[in-house]
Amino acid sequence: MESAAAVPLHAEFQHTLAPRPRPLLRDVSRRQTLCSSCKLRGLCFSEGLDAEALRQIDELVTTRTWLHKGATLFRAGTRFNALYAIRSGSCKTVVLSLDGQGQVAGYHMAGDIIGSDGIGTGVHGCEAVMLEDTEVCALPFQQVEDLSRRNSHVQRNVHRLLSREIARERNIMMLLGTMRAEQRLVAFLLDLSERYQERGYSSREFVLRLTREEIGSYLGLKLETVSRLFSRFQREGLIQVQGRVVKLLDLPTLKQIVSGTTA
Amino acid sequence: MESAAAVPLHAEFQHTLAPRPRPLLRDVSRRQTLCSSCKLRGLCFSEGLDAEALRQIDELVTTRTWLHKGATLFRAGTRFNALYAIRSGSCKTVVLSLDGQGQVAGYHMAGDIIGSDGIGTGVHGCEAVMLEDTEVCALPFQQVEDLSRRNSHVQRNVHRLLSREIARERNIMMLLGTMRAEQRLVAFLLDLSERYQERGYSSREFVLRLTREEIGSYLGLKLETVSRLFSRFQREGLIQVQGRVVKLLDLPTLKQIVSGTTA
DNA sequence: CGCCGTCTTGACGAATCTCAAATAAAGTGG
DNA sequence: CCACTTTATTTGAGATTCGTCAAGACGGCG
Repeated sequence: MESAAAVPLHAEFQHTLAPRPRPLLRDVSRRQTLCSSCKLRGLCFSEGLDAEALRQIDELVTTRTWLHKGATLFRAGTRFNALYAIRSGSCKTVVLSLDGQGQVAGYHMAGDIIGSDGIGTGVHGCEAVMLEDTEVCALPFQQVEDLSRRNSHVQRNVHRLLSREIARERNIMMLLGTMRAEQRLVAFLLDLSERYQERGYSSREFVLRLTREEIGSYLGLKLETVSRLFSRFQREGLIQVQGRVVKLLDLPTLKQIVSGTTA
Repeated sequence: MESAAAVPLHAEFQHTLAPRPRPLLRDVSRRQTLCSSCKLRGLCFSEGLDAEALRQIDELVTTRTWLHKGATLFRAGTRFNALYAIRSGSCKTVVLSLDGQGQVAGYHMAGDIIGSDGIGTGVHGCEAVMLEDTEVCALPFQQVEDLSRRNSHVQRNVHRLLSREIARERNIMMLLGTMRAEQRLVAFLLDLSERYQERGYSSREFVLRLTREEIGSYLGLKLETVSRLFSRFQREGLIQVQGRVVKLLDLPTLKQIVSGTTA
């Protein structure tokens, strides 16, 4: 249902990303988009790097692109060339199961780096679909590897990046393996809350960029179950939902629900 | 229930691993246990390395230890110092949820490398418990990082290692998020089958090292469900189970079940 | 304004969990 | 090696959660 719209946009992106000189655009646009001056520095790849390393990263990130809502940044099965840092906007990653079904494997927002699952095999294991108009920075992985051999701080960051992804997925495993629907949805909301807070947004009120179906897919639930839970939480005064706008009203109780203390 | 027995054994291991000179033991024991001559080379960390890199890896792996069944190699929350390669035997990794419950996060056998989830934070995110008497090689991570800066093949292997872990967990996410009990258990059996085959063992018949409860925990099911499914598969002639000895009788049908083709 | 994708809600059914009891297997101490 | 204890496994019956099917409401967009 969504891939139909995604195809032309993907083609458009291929064009934008094509390795051509980009004679003028580059220097003009870069002044304000250097990693070293990026507001997301603390979250993103350049976390904790010294000035020299930052300069080298600036050097490395030569491709930045806007993608429209619904566009596909990379597809499962295509060659892995680069990691991508989300500069603004958000996307989902989707893994395709054997029978063609897709499961939402991740929700990513500004400051996140995606594509790391392709490193091992050289082939992307999932596809990344934009949930709104989104700006991404490409980090050509060959160059990341080179730089990381020369600079141990960069190396450390590469390792952190990968390890963090392992930890993230492990948390989802826990969620899917041990929690009930109720707990899963609350855990999801609290995760979002925390991540918005890290980025300087409200941790109490935010807009869901995923449909009920996508949230369900991510949490291993059906969309009806997600919808029912939202309604119930609202009835119980724990949250307030208006379409995709969510307001967390009773954080203590929500946290109790996740921890399973609420019999 | 299992941690009670594990404590003393863990203490024993701490002792064995303690950074002391090991005056005699070392050279005597190493001749036959060099990575460069290890039969697991193709699977383990030294996969695809040239002679020089292999020598350097040999240099790096100075600690090998036997752990008894039930012993804990590392605990969640303790400092991360090294990756561990399983030389023989097997273990499970267990993540502890907020409410103290543990979920089995992985089953690891000879040739696997565990502990990579500690890299990012410097702290182990799970605990590793031996399922039988097991020999492990310690790869001090600081040295792995140093070596990987000097040798791009080693670097590539570190990345592969981490990325493979991401892919592994992603598969489990898919399993937990989209499959029914029946499919999960078959997927688990086929995964084991494949891995035993890679290691030169029978892919048709093997011994489960996990209890029904542990299998259930790993698959997000209750032990009764696992047991019932085993019984049912046996009735249907798909497998033969005798306690922990499993024989796969009808691979084609089993594969169909996982792929969901079996309505 | 009307279409279409999204969301909500209800009724029902199936998959899985819970509780319980019996059996089998593994470990322990003599 | 046996008797005994503990732990693991099987199996049943009933409860619960969540999924399925279906209908209608809402909301954005051409």
